[in-house]
Amino acid sequence: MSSELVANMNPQQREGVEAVDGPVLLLAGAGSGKTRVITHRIAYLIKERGVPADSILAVTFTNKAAKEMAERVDKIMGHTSLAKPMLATFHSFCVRVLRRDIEAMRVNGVGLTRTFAIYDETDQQAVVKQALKRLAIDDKSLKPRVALGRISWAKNHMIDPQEYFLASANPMEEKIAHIFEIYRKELFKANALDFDDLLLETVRLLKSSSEVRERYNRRYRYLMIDEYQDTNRPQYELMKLLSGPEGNVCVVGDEDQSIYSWRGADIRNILEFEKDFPHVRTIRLEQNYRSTQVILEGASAVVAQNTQRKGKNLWTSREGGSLIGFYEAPDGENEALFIADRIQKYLRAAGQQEDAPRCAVLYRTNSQSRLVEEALRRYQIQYHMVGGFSFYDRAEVKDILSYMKLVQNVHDSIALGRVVNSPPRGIGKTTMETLERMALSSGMSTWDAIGKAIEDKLLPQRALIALSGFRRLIEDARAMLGPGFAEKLAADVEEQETGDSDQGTASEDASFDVADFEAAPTSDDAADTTFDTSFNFGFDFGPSEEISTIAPENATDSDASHQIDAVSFNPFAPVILKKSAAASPARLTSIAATEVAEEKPAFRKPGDAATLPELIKFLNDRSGYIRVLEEEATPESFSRIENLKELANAAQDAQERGETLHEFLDHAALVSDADSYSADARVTLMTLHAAKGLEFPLVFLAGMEEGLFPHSRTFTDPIGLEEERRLCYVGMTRAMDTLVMTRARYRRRYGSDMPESSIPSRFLEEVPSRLVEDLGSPPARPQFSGSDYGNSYSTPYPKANRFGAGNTDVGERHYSYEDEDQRAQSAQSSASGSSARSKFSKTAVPGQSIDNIASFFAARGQKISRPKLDIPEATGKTGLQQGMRVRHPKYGEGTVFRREGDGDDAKITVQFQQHGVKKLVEKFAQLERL
DNA sequence: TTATGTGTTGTTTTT
DNA sequence: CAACACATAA
Repeated sequence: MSSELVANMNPQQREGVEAVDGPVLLLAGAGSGKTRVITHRIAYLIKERGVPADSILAVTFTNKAAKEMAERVDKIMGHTSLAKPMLATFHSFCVRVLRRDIEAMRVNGVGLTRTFAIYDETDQQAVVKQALKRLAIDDKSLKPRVALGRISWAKNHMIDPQEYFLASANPMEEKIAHIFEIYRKELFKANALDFDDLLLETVRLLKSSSEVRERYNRRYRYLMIDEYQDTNRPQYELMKLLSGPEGNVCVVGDEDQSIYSWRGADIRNILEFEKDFPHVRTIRLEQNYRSTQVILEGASAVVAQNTQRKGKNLWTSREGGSLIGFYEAPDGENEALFIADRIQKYLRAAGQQEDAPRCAVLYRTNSQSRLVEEALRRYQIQYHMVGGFSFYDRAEVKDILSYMKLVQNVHDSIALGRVVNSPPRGIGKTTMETLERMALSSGMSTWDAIGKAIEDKLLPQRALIALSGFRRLIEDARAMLGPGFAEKLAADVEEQETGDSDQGTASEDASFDVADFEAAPTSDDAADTTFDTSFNFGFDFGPSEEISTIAPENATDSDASHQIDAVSFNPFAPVILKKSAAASPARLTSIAATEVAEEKPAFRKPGDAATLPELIKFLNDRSGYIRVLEEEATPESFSRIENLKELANAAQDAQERGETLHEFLDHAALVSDADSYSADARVTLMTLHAAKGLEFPLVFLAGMEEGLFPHSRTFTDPIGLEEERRLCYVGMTRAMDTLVMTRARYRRRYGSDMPESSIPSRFLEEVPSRLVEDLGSPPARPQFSGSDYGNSYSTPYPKANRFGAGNTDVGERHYSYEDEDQRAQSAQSSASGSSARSKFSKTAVPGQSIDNIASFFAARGQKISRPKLDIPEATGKTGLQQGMRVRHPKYGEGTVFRREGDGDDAKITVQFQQHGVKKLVEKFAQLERL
């Protein structure tokens, strides 16, 4: 029995699986089968020890890891057990706890309620900006980012505003303390928590209520924490609180993979772990099963440069292996094309071998993905990108989500601010400023201020009408969540149909009087007017008394069932989108064809609450959001509509899973699409950070340049630099069979210029040269013949100019965009680079390459109508070179100072005798050679 | 109040 | 080359 679970395991792994009683510290090197140990440990607890699955709590750092682990446990268990262990991230676990029990911290009706909102970074910034404005601090002297960073730092170190103020050494810090305080008050007023608060408030809850804490301790008797080296202070406290009196806690970590200290992660947690649990059993996993010896040696050599390190002996039995490849590209494009080319070759070769080929391109910053994406597209290679712009980050999606958040919690002033005038409905800056002032002086939320302004007629008639319409919209939506909404809606439909033509323009209708809204239900307290009470927390404490006493809002189980059964029926939208089989945020569908709709029978019981898709449909329609986008009728606006339909699909899925509005919104807030990573993808693009915990037969590490990686911001402090090095170690050890590192000699920094050649990353030098194989480097760029860099470097790699410095033919370099078809496309994509000014702008053009597929194809379509003509045949052959004398019709004579770019974009910098230095586009400047 | 034009700014990594 | 804040025109 036991032998089955620990079969094929080394003694240390076996120990890790079987040592389930008491505290365990598992020091697991890269690729040492750590996940396997954790998952088998869980299975062992259930199968061999008879521990109920749902009394196991395993916490991971990312959604991705939690998901993967759940799948693996499922596989081991053979899908047998009904009860499942709780596998979650710290944050999502805390949300569940708080949604259930946060009101235990309310004193005399003061405190957050279970409908609290979760503020993401954008929301946080908005709060900070407001605070800055209120304190009349110039946001140039103190950047919101910086202030927010300090606030987050303080929170991660569990320092409150008072303490921060006392510890502040200069006026700036004092200001930040002040901002911090306002920030907290604002969030409190808005009944909102930010990401850091989710952890902090859970800690506070478990500390303040022994009753709650004991309940969770009884519930979760076996605790496991992955990536322990990345935990911060609140997470550490959480671990202590959750581990309970039995102390059956197992933490797993690797000091060499600690890459989140910038977020407050503290290596000392491991030391304190040993202090807090004196009888800890420490197990070391040092055999690497993933990588070849070459790769492991290379990576170890790099990380060995770190001083802040205990050191360990990681070894592998996979002797030899192909050398670590290195390629030095002339620029970023070429680097990307090289990678694409290698991937193509790899996929072709692997295709014949029946292996499942998988590879990854890893980079330090998200912005590097663009070039790689373009190159892969050019090679027509399917890829999957992790991170970057999330579906939930799109403006239109965030807007509708904000509507939903506001419906859930009207005091969420940030959500209100986001949607109050989108689409434009005549509520402008002045109006909002007045309202905010009102709210501030009276301690109300903005929502309440709107109510007061309407009732006391404190604003111009025009603004009041607009505000009333907005308030009505939100309240109608709120009513949908309560019982008996259908009747109310029926009445509204009538009203809406008759007044439909007025929609969009601020209704001047005389009958549309402010007084009409006096009768509308108003709510003063979110807690009192919460309709949606059917929480499904994933906690089953059984039929316990505690729950109903803690959660006064009559959470009945019957509520949950009707949500699942509820049929999609919406009085506003009798047709509902047919759920697409391949629902993806960015799928290509003809706009007209998506109107495929399916009539659903309306057999909802009267009195039931609305479903999620119904709510979204309602908001889409009644807010006028869709209407405005439709009127705009640009490819961009259509793609936005598509995205909103996709959101409705997501809501439909959630509804079918029985999720509540809260859960749907929590999901959107906490689940970035980083966990959309799929192990099936052939090619995956992501940042080094996102790659932690994954492995690939073939790995590319792009952008190995000083300033990029290690990032320039870490140059000043050695500790930061060591973290970069660990990051490099993480990246290298993702590779199983083959590792290729690349570098671009000239990388565009802000766009226009490529001022100087980059310096190879120091990490490259730290890899012993005997492990490295040069994959070639193309000729140097003509104008900088390599003499200005590299001299002081004892790099084992070939110098850039080994093909000779005199070669001026740029087109000769490898992997250039020389093919016309490609060129046209690249011209196209840069033409579409300008981004939308506003969400409803008419001139908007889809910009990012990551954008929705529809717009991508739209761009491609244009490409055809724009054939090879714009490839300037002779441009660049004017032969103008540095130092040549030229004449310009207007500026007279001058000397060519510098030449940049090629083809159309070639720019010539000329020093004119009379008019100084001018930068000219070669194509247009009628330069005459003298 | 809204839309457009201009200038200024900045860039890690993420729940 | 962005996004973004700000100023100005309609």
